[in-house]
Amino acid sequence: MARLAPQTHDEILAAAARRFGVTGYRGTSLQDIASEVGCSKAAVLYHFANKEAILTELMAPAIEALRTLDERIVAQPDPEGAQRAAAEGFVDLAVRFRAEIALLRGEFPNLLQQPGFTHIQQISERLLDALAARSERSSARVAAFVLVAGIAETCGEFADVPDDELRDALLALLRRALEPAR
Amino acid sequence: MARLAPQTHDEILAAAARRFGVTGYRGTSLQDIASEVGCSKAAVLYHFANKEAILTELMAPAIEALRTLDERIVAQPDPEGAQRAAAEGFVDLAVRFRAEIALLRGEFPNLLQQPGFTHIQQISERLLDALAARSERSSARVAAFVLVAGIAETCGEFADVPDDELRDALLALLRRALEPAR
DNA sequence: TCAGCCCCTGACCGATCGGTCAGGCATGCT
DNA sequence: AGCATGCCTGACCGATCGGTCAGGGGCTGA
Repeated sequence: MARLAPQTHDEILAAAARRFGVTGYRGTSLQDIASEVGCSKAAVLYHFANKEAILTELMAPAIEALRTLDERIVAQPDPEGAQRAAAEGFVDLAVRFRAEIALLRGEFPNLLQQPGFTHIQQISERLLDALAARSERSSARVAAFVLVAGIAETCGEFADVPDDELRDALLALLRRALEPAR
Repeated sequence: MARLAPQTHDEILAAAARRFGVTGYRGTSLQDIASEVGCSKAAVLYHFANKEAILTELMAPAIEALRTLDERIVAQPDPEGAQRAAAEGFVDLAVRFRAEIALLRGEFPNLLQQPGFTHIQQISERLLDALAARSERSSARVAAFVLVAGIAETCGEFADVPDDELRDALLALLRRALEPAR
């Protein structure tokens, strides 16, 4: 079953995204992906160094966007500006990349601890700090965490809701839920 | 290394809870649990029919509490009452059983789809419906989902925050974030 | 025509998984 | 003394995992 074109690389990516979205990263085997593509498991590993390389290539655009958001937040001098930038930026990012987020399927905590994702964890901490308006109060920190974790978990779920409707709903929620800085 | 007492059953439960909390259910092997207890893997399977039986026994009290909460919510005639009962009941439940919730470590979606947990999914849907004040508007449904998923993910994280402080923070957040029924 | 490269295959590897099984060693009842 | 029962062990099972490897077909440029 020889494949004609070098587009196999992209087909593997698409197949992996589909499978990860259903059974999660850990719950998807290289054989699953190969079967979905219609090639051998060895072919998958010809195009990608290993299983993790598929995931990192799949998540690369989202991670890059997260990094630029981080820079924008850090550049904000006052807590109010940082909170607003974090809220709007994070919602925009969550909606734009909800397909990518969805395919992690609640494996965030486990994946974040893996080597190569540690800097993501630092970015998330700064994001939480900004959403809490740089407050130390536990109520602000708890609220920020609930909202970030909840939004991340939510975006993949409401696939039937159009982008702008989802974005409006999330922004309105954040406006209501976030405590003002003080 | 013969073990003297039948307390091994409870030691296995405690060890499993510890390991599940760190590496998750799927990420913890029966051998891991056995090593933590200091017995053989076969001993673990002498006390429990299989791996899932350990998890279900660990989660039994939390599931029972969730079921009674569901009954209380369903009994509420009007949306406002259902929303209030759901909010207060869910926060209380999340804080009381945060240790149990923590050891699922974001494996909620995967575990809920497993047979034997399907009725939990129905309960969660009713909980979401109540929190959205039985509204069909996507903004209300999205907000309810964010809050439920976020709170579930949060509770295990803030182990250093005392129970009542966490409960107050979550209740205040829900009061701000939930749209009134209409 | 032929060498060389790209793309891919099937066979195979060691490791680990959840789970089974026969047997052994205490303890306690008859 | 003899026997049953409860608790536990090491050895083993088939399945599956991520990953490796030698080789083979087809295309291309010399």
